[in-house]
Amino acid sequence: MKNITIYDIAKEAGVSVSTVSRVLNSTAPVKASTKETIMRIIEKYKFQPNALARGLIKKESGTIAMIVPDITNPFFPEVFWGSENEAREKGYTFFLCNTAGEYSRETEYLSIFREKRVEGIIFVGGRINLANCPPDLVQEVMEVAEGTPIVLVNGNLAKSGLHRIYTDEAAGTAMSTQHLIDLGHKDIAFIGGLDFMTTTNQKVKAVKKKLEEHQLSLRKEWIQYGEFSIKAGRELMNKLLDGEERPTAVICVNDFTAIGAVKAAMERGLRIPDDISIVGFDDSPLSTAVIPELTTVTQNTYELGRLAVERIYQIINGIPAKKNTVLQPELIVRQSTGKPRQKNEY
Amino acid sequence: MKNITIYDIAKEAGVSVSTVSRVLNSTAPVKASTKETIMRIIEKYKFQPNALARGLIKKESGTIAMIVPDITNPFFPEVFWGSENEAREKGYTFFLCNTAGEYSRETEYLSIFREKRVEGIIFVGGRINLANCPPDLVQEVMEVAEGTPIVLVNGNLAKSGLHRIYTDEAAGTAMSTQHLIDLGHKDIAFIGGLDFMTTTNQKVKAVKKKLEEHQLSLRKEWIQYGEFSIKAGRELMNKLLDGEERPTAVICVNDFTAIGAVKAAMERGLRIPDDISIVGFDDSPLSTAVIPELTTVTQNTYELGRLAVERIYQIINGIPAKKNTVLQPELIVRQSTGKPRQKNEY
DNA sequence: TTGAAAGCGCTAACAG
DNA sequence: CTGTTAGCGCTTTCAA
Repeated sequence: MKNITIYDIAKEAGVSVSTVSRVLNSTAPVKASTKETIMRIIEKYKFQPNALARGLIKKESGTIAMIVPDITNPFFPEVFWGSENEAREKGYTFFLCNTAGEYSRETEYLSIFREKRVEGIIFVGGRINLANCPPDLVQEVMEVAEGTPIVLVNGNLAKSGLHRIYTDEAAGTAMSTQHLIDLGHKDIAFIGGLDFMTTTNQKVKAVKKKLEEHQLSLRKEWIQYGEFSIKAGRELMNKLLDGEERPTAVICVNDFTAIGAVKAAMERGLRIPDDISIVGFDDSPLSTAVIPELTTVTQNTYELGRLAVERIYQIINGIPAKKNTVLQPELIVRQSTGKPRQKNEY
Repeated sequence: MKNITIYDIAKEAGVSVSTVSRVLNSTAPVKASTKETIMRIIEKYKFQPNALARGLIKKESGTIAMIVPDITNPFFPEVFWGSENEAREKGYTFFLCNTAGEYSRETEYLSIFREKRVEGIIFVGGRINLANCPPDLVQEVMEVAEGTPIVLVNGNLAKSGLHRIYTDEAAGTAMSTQHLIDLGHKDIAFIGGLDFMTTTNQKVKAVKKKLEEHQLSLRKEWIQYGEFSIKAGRELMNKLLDGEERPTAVICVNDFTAIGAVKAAMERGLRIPDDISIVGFDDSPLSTAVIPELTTVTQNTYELGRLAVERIYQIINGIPAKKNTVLQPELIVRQSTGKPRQKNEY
């Protein structure tokens, strides 16, 4: 049973293929009665025009692709959801590719996307978070960008001039730092995140800056770099707590590490926030799942994804768009932060 | 700057397009020297053959699609990851579609998939979890299945005869029930999940059965149906705790509701597991994020996704495959379950 | 080993 | 309003 084509429909309706095409795309007026017969036949065979053929001639694939480093990290599904929902409305279908943090897979996918003629690529995480991305990895992306709109979400590639949608992570971290200072904390630490990633860098820098504004400083031994996982958060927190002097508050690179930190603290019998305050970043579902609920910084994740598709749409359709869109995060104060213990107060 | 085609390559190499096609696909021997010139030119222009054109003639799109109801629920990204990773190895790219629980979107996507000539569809959640799926919704899927391999993950459509990969959820629930009984619990409740979904049904039935095996029963007022969210878990648990008599253990439809239950219990000053035991289902990352860590049932989620793609691959390539694959879950005992208080013991 | 030529299924002038 | 006719960019006989 061969696939039914526009030709079969045309023959059975006693018209030419172009007429069928016209009713399919309502690209030109067709006599009502003719239209109806055609529609009926289409219905009858449940005919679906071949998108490959259409794409070939129209030079459109109707697809957008997203590259994420780790779909099991709740931040990424949320971005995807924002993107996919927006794309669906605009008639696009979404390729999702998980690179598991391997840059070679990003390269591989970039190539596949060109073959498949995707109409836009949304890059979230991966090489675009590297403080020093190797030039050839940058080059590669820029070359693809010549033929396909690319939007970077929460990342950047030096001198690439690519479109970006991102959260002002420094501002977010400054807020949480300020919050701790307002509570009376002076001994503040930072944990989590790899030091060669901008996400980490920006946050550490923001903490330092804010502390300095208040004549405080971030001690070297109170910066602990590592992964972004719960496990890492726990380990790093343990290191911190094993130190000679303990901070009264800890800012974590994300909610995962914050939760790890909470666990480490509680395992030692510390109470949160009475003995130590902990703040996360991302406002992932996890942050309200734990007890105590996490004080954290929310970035409008869904919107990040939605805007990325909107931007791609603008580029495709030649609608003028600014290159950079920055979203302001917000501090969400919950239960994991409080005043430091007396001994630490003035 | 028009897109470069196989013709351009052929012309510059002074050969015919068929020769270029041959080196592209190594579909027939080509003189080494010719091959090399062609390769060089391909490199030079970074030529990528148009997958749309190729797909059109070969009747292959190189894509597989997945439909999920809620990508922000960590269960689904995990399944996706298993599928995508396997698909990548086999040369497929993945469409991911989130339906937000709307069956109309499933319909819409099914149609798009046919247009785009996807080579396989993995259906996870949605209508396939309905205890009584409306016949037209079933019909629709079966029609698509005539032309495209479809695999249902953790769900079913009555009399559809479609391929399925699923976890034995009843067995998993039986395990957690047994675990509680072994600990000495006799007053066991079940919360969460919509009563018209098989996921919920199967679990409730399994609890009942297991209890009856031990001359115990599941009281009607100790079954609380609702959503699958943390919020729902909390509300349902509150209802339970407001009742005249309280159970000593609660089995939850998934980890989300279990976490909600934990929170509700703790808010009332109950200690877990001393005052009440709680068990989840899924072994999502959440289950180790909370304190106390959740006793739960792990379903090999990644494998579920991986097998689905493997199955599709078998169908596409005419490799004989059995229709149903059932994965056995495992009980993971952690900190949220323990012996009931004295007064409840013999 | 290679080339010529016929499509894959559809759209889009162009001409009625 | 409708039909004819080129292709879109590639693969694949069939001959050479």
